[in-house]
Amino acid sequence: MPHVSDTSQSPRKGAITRQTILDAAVRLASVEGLETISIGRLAEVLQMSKSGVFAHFGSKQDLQLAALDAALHRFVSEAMQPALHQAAGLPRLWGLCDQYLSYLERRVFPGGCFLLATWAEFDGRPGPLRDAAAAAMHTWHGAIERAVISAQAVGHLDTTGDPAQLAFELNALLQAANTAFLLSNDGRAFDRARVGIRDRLTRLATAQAPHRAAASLPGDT
Amino acid sequence: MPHVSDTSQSPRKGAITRQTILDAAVRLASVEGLETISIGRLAEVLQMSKSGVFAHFGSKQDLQLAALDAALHRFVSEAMQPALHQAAGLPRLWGLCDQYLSYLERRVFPGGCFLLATWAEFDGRPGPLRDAAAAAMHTWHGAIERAVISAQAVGHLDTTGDPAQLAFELNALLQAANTAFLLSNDGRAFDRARVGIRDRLTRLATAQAPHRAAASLPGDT
DNA sequence: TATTCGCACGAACGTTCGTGCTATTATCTG
DNA sequence: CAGATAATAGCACGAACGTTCGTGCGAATA
Repeated sequence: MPHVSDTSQSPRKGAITRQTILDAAVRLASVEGLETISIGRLAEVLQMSKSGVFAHFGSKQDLQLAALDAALHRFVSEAMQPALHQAAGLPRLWGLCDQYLSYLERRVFPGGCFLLATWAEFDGRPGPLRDAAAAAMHTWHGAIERAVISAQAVGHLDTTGDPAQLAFELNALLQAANTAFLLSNDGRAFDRARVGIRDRLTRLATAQAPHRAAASLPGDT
Repeated sequence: MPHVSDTSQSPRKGAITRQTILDAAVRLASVEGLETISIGRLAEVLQMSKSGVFAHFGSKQDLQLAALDAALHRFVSEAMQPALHQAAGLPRLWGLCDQYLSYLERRVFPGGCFLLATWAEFDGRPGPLRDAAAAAMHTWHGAIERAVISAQAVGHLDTTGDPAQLAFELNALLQAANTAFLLSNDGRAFDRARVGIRDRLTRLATAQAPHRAAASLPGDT
């Protein structure tokens, strides 16, 4: 056995294969759903044997959980992380929304937002997958709400409004963009979401808020 | 064969059983999804034989389509029909939104909005089911947008706004109420949706619009 | 060089799936 | 009440499912 404590060493071949499997699983699940993917078809796509795929996970559920976790990491880095580095207040809040819409536009997952799809799939079936999907949703909702509260704290947003209400409405527009785009394949859904979000934010913006012509909020067109 | 043209005669027993099967299928599918339900488990629930259930439909897909159709009818009568009988303009538009939220609150389907769930399930899989789900979604979106346009036509709403934009935002709030309620089992999601909708409508309401204290729009609390 | 380990394979398990057939009931009609 | 027809049950099938097992092979270790 090699040294037990080499956590950051060059990964052994098995770890690479495992990641390859998870990538394919995420791609498949994004379109067909996390439950619909079967180990057999996964093996077919990967040109591997069923048992070869299976051996990397103790069960199908473990594979599903690992795939969801991989998708969540991708979601965080593609739809959240860049925005969280922005300055607290309106820039960060708008950044979060815009980054999410960009994540949809870039088709990071071919089947739309992975989190929304997975939640819709498992919301009615108690179990570890439902719990993981719910936790992921709460992570996202929490990020938006924290950004709203933070924007109030730095004086960019009127503090009389309920943060949860604004967060709810912003998230509603983002979620609707996902659905509408998948439904009609029409990019105007993103425009409508941005119009709605900008309207909500400018209406609650204070005098201390960065001017809308600045980079924090998009211009008019 | 009985008279070919007795559409409203007392239905033969088969038709009743068929409806019973569809009811159970809709109930199951609402929670677990339209694809996940199997004829075997359906037969188990109904205390029938697999073939007895199967015989009423030419294939599983036909059963799924029939179940979706049955659910759509229920959706129309529970979430649309009452509101469509209201006076054109703001009453009908608000009625549509409120009726939809009530349909969620009453848990007409135990798994939330059947249309949203089915669309999320099949949006990535081309076929008759995807088409039927998309058509149902368009029916609903069309109803909202027509109500908006009609409210503009009768002078209740400002005509400078884009009807599609308002319809998008209203639908976004409704859809978010469904997701948020399923996610946290918290009835405040409905309040937030109503607050957001009322805000949107009152902001665009003209002087000719019925007074907000009237029954057309809810009061303040 | 000998031995152990990591990794993937192929075969087979039992179960469930959807879907045909053929009987056997149940229901309606004349 | 009898005969016809509709409705359900029984049974079997091929395929796919998740899972287990024994095995081979290349690389790392001793």
